[in-house]
Amino acid sequence: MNSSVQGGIIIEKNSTTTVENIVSLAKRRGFVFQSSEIYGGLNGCWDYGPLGVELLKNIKEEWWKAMTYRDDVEGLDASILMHPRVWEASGHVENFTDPMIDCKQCKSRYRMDVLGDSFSEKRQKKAIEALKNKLNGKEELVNRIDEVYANPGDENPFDTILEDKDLGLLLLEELNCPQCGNKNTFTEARKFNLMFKTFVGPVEDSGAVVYLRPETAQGIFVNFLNVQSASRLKLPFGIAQVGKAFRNEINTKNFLFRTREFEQMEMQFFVNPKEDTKWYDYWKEMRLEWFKSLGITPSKLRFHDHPVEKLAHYAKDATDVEYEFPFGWGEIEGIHNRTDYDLGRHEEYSGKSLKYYDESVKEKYVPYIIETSAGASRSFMAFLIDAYYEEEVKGESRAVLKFHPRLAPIKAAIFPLVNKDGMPEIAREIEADLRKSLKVFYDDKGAVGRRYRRQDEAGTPYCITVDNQTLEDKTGTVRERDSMEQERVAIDQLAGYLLSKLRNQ
RNA sequence: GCGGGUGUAACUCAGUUGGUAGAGUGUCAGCUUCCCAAGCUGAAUGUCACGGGUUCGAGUCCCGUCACCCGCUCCA
Repeated sequence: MNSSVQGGIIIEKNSTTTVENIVSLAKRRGFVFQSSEIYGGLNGCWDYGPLGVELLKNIKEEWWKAMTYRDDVEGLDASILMHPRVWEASGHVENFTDPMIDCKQCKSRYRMDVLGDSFSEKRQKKAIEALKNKLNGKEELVNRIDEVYANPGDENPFDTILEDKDLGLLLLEELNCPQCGNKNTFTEARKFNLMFKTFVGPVEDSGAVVYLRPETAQGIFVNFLNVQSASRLKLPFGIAQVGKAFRNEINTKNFLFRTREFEQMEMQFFVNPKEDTKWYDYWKEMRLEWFKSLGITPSKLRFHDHPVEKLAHYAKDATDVEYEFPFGWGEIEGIHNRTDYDLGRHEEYSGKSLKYYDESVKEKYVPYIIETSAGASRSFMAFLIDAYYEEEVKGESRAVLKFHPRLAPIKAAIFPLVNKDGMPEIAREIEADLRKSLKVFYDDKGAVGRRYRRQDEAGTPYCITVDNQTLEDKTGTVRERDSMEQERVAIDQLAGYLLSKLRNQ
């Protein structure tokens, strides 16, 4: 029996890595390829290769089990295309836009909807007067300005005029850049909705417009009562869904972090409004624990609570679970108290009641919603980066992906130590047996040490080797990835051995 | 969207004053091999990101486009 490598002999080298290194590893080993690569790629789009699709699938499966294998959460898979009114109710048609302007002089960039805040009331007034003078003779436009000021509504009338399609540009000409002070240096505002539009049916007219969903949440909200009644659920309960979402981002960035097509793992938990804080705190803790339980380095995880003044229009409380990526801390999951905003809006826009009759208190109310919204693609990137280590073993370097075994794309590899004496035949039998329940890989190419290292780089947690002793006592060695230590296990118990390891870790 | 950088084999990179491409690693085949990237022999793989231009001739010079990385901006 050969001695196994002892844990103490492994020296972890500097494991700081860069996005470029990860992109390179991801491509080389088949985790992620650039979309449409042979045509030069498509900005911000990526394809998951053979190992990547397994990792992603495992992440989603672990999430699904954690979130729906419980008695108070049910699953759902809603259509990507939904009635366009859904997005009016959700606020996306109105709010999901980013009108931006640049100063041509100093290159400062401003969001149109907050630009007005940069000017004092006095300056605003002056600019409006100048605009009116310039409009000399165009009664219709001057009247429009007066009307806006006469009936300001919720928004500052100055902002309303800035965003007016006829008046905005003219008003901009009267303003100085808040940064460099130059006048009339702004570019035209580029305003576009972040939702992808497409058309239902072959005729591309405005009546046929639908959107690719920018979040999966709305599919859950509109099915709230369907799920509740079909599954005979009482509050509090949740609905979970995994699926693609699309946002026409201005800039894509950082590999998988900001893309236009991405996958969400969302769960909306419906609660009595009086219990919202309790459940918000509960899910916050649960979700952080989930990432830790699957092996993410705890010191690279943190909450980022949103300050009250920065909360989205629908939220009462919000926090992000952040991971420390090579480019800095980035959100991998958001937990929000969405209050009764969404269901209330859908009641308003659909005309249908979405109230819940709570027998325990004998009253009807619109539930509050606690949302947990994780990015599957972002989690994928976090799990991949976090698992990557470069180590020194007996003076040789090895690259290893220390995935949690349940996330590992390949669960076990099977090797004949040498290609003779019937070892390949036995190894093939083991492979066939394990393949019934696990994603496994057979390799008889080259020296066994090289095969171990290849599997290390794919993140395979166990390697099974058929050796001389196997021929005598029908046992094989199981080599564990991280410690590189070996254990002898009877061939007919291998499947059970591996499955129990996967279940219990 | 702005500024900077990069783009040559699967990966990391060389490639001279312009003369139609190399290395290492990896991959594949064979030999050897009883446990951690061993050795030997052999092999395959490139529209030099894409499109124009200059030139007798462009990986190399010029223009445009695309993509990725870094910074800024942004992220209802």
